[in-house]
Amino acid sequence: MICQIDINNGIPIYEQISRQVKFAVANGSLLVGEHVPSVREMATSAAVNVNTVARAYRDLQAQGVLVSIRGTGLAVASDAPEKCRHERLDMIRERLRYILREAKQNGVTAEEIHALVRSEWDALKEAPPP
Amino acid sequence: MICQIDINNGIPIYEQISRQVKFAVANGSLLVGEHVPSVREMATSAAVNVNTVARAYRDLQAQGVLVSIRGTGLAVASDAPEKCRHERLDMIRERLRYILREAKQNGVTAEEIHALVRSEWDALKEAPPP
DNA sequence: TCTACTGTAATATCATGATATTACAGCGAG
DNA sequence: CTCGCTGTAATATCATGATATTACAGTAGA
Repeated sequence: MICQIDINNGIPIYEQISRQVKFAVANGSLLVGEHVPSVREMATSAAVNVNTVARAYRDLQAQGVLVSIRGTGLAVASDAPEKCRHERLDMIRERLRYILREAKQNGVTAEEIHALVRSEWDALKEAPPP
Repeated sequence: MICQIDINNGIPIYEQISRQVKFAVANGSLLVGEHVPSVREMATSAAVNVNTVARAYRDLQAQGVLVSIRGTGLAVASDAPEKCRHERLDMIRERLRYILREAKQNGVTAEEIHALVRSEWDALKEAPPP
């Protein structure tokens, strides 16, 4: 479980971590009961401060994705995969909405958008199989 | 020329203003030589501070979109429409790339993305004709 | 029991974006 | 010339995100 952090995209780091943990739970990279990396380990591997990771984990606990096992760490909650799978498309949809609104308000046509999505999608490297 | 500001989307306000001015130039809402609203007028209509608008206008001058006419205001530069039209799709493309990358890295299929784009696009209210 | 790890918390510090306020020089219309 | 507008700048203040550092309670394993 390694987080890819982009410090230039305006999204708070703790939110990027939170999202990526949710995605990992959704697609099975993190299984129920499995321990998430410790705050210190995650902070080191992501080149980020411990407090920032702790903030992300605190949010994930509040949302019921992680449960605390005192003295041991944080584990994936039993109902987390369902939650995260359900939330997955919604998280993407929300981001998408902003861009599409801006585009449409400024005269971009449906054809242009679909062409744009297709070309950008195809330009992305294939996701490595789990 | 009225700017719609969203203080919750993480994008700096001065950048939102800058983008919307560029879009207005690109689609002909602002013509060459036409004066952009004064910093105070724009600040009032957008419920934003004068300095924030000034920051946006300063950036737009640096990029050659606006030219200063001392004591009168700022006007659209003669070569701005070409610049802005050329930049228009690029600005959208850049935002799009982030989302598509996140989606693809997490197992979202091309079909799901295209369906998502189509449904979200169709759900948006049609842009009013210029 | 001792050690090494866990999460958690408090503290101070910094950068950025945004705000409110004040001030000033240039220009146009009266 | 004067008044009212323009952009521009400096100042102080605030919130947020992030950092570095230190500290503490709880647990597992030797």
